[in-house]
Amino acid sequence: MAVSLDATDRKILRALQADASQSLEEIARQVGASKTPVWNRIRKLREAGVIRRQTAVLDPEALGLEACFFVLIRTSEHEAEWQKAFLKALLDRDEVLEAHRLAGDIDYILKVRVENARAYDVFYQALISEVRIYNVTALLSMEEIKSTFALPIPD
Amino acid sequence: MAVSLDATDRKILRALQADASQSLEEIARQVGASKTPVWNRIRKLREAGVIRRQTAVLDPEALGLEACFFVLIRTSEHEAEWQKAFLKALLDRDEVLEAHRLAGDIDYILKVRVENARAYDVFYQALISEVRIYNVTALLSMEEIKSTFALPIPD
DNA sequence: TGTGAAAATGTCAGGGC
DNA sequence: GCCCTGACATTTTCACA
Repeated sequence: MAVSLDATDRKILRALQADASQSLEEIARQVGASKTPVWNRIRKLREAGVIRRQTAVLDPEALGLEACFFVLIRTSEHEAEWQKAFLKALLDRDEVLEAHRLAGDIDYILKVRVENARAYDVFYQALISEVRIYNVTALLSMEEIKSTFALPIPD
Repeated sequence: MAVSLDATDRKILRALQADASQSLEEIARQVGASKTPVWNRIRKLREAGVIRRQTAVLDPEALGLEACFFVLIRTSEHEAEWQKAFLKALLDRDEVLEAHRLAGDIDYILKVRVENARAYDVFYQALISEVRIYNVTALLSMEEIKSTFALPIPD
């Protein structure tokens, strides 16, 4: 996992994060090299798993997904069996965009995208009927100030 | 914003979300059409803003960004002036991957990716010195169970 | 919508720093 | 070792039926 990246690699990654549809030639120009080395580096970065995949970023509103919730979950269960079921429930549901296991008071946080509040309730009811959960707090997003996958790449 | 999408559009969007590096030909095969109509639809979806951009998804760990925090923020300030400064502070910082204004008790939630706990503290100190904040709770992610930008596209 | 042809781009071999 | 030049294969792009 500890991949060593030089300045050129980082420039390439930055360019790809900003716009992955750019041609190899444009990227090469930006990083100040020619196509071949850039191409070889990209291939290596992909193989090393630094570049996971390439995706189109869609507008949620245009798809009718108007509601975004952050869900804070507390549970009393900490057995392997329960965890496995909970994990599966999360991975199976496409409306769960993010799920993290946390340190401290709150055990899990989810980010859920759905059509509206009703759709969230359907999701919520389905989830708590599938796995036992002690306490749930849903935070409703009123405004998406910022939303990016572009990671900060140090120099 | 209310774009009407037919079944073919949705298939195209699903394919692009899954892997945007696919050739037009492959996508056409998947949706059961030939290249030209698929190409025209993609262009329209881009123009309509349904497809926002295309990006490479990187592995945060490979970049040395090992710590992920969710930050819950309460503030006593609700004036336009304060909000503007706060917004700017968030947009300016690359380590803030997500920021939402919330309904209810907690005013804002952030998702922050940094190298380690020390780097988070640097970020935190800088933020609270820049804008007045009433109360902050940081939730540390121990495990990223799921993390995707792929939106659920209904049939 | 589909065919097909021109332009652009991705891919890779060979040689040089 | 890594890089560049250049030639070939593939793909994108678009006019036209």
